[in-house]
Amino acid sequence: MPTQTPPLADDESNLISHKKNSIQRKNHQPQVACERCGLSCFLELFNGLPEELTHIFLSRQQPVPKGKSLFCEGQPFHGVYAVKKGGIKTYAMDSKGEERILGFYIPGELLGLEAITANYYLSTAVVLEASHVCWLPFNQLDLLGDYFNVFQEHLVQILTMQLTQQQHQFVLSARQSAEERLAAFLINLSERYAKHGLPDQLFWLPMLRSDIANFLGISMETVSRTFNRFQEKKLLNITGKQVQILDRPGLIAFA
Amino acid sequence: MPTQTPPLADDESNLISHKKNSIQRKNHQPQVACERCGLSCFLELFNGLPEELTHIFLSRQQPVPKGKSLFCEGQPFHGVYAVKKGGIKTYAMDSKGEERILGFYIPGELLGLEAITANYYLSTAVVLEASHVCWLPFNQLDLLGDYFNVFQEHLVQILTMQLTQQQHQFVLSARQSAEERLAAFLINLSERYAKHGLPDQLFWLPMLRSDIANFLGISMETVSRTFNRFQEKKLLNITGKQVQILDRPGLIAFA
DNA sequence: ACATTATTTTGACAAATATCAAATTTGACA
DNA sequence: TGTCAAATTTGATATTTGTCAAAATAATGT
Repeated sequence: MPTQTPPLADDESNLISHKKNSIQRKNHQPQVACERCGLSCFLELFNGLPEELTHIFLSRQQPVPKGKSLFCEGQPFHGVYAVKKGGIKTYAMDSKGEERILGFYIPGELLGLEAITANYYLSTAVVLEASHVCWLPFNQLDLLGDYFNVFQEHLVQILTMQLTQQQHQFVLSARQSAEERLAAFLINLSERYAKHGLPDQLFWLPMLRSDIANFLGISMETVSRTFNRFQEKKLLNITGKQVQILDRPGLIAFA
Repeated sequence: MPTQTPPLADDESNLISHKKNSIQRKNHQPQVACERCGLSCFLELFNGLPEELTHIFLSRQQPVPKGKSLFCEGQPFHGVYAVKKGGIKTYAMDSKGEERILGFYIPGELLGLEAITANYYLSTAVVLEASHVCWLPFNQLDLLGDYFNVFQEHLVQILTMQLTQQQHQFVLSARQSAEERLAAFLINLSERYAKHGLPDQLFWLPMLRSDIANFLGISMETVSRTFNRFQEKKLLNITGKQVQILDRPGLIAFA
């Protein structure tokens, strides 16, 4: 039976620090964890599968402190994660040994799927702020039995959707000007919040300015200045990590 | 039984111009089309499947003239393509109605996979120079019968690999300087040629300078100037679309 | 082979952005 | 709460890159 607590890779060393499997709670709440928190996440993967199977795989959400890594580049694949609360970034090392941010994951999103075939992780996932995640062990999928094929079909769906989203993402960030990139970045984030039923006009940036800069390929200072310019133009309000979009169409026009 | 000739979407209108199914050749050559041309392409998808099934799906490669589109954004999904010879670009329209290049496909590569779930194409695929392609009809996959699951498993593999490659791509092209982007672009192309057993030190750029510029988010003039600078530094030779990499480590150091 | 067109290169200049340094704000922790 | 470190903003300047225009080259069709 799969562990109910997600394994975490320490950001310091490369050790896998399995938390001890605390309590085997037999008294499940009537809802699966995913319904409980109101975010779909893994639900699409288990759609149409009997509930007892779902229960085996869906771990209750686990708190993860800021700075922890869920997995590290090169580490053997141990499963896929869903973000319930907070934010995660993934990065890989470039040829110069510099951290290169690949993506940000907000509540409702899945990460680690690329590792399914390679069987090891191709990026490192770091928790940006105190977060909650769910973990789906992929080494026990044989427990699904005849339902494996249904599961696989869902998997294909999710993978193609991610492919599409990444392409979209790519269009957004290979643009010329810093203004365009940042506007596109914010609109993209906002739409992703909306997708999971979270507020999309007033939301939170879980990452640092330098993370945004790294991700978009511009300097941190330009991020700061451009945010300011957007504020002066009454397109949005930014106080720290809190973003409020005031003129969505105006912002989209920039992107 | 699936058509053996790939459908082409005209770049002018949005009509699907099905070429008439020429001759039903019963006398198959002993090899499947894919083995014949020496490029894996679809083979991985049909690995482990009985050969007669493979034959139903694998069309002989078809010549496609420059400028033709294989599919258009929004058009219903009719299958996946493999490039045998030449080059393809895919693009989508951005919010300003401008063409935004999403990717280039060289011999041995598959395109159109993102459309599987959406059931319509999310980009337009245009042939950059006289090319040969194979077409895999996806609407007849029920002919696979019990083998469908094996097929699906391969599909998951290919999708995760593409996800990974795209992420990699992303790291390469969201970089700051034009030099870095172009060096990374060339190294990436070179590696992809190598992957399919094609020469990787002396290769061909099937796309225009303006396509490269669009893709990388820099200006055409900068592409030209940067290529020149690379030549002056003896990193490579470029004459027209012919690229010869002279100092691979040096180029990688830039990327 | 020629004329015509499309593509690429080159040059000059303006605009955008990176870089460096310092000041300010925010966040974390005792 | 106060203190320290981290993160962000701001300013000044140098560099890079985009833009426009023109020249050179390559490609295309007759």
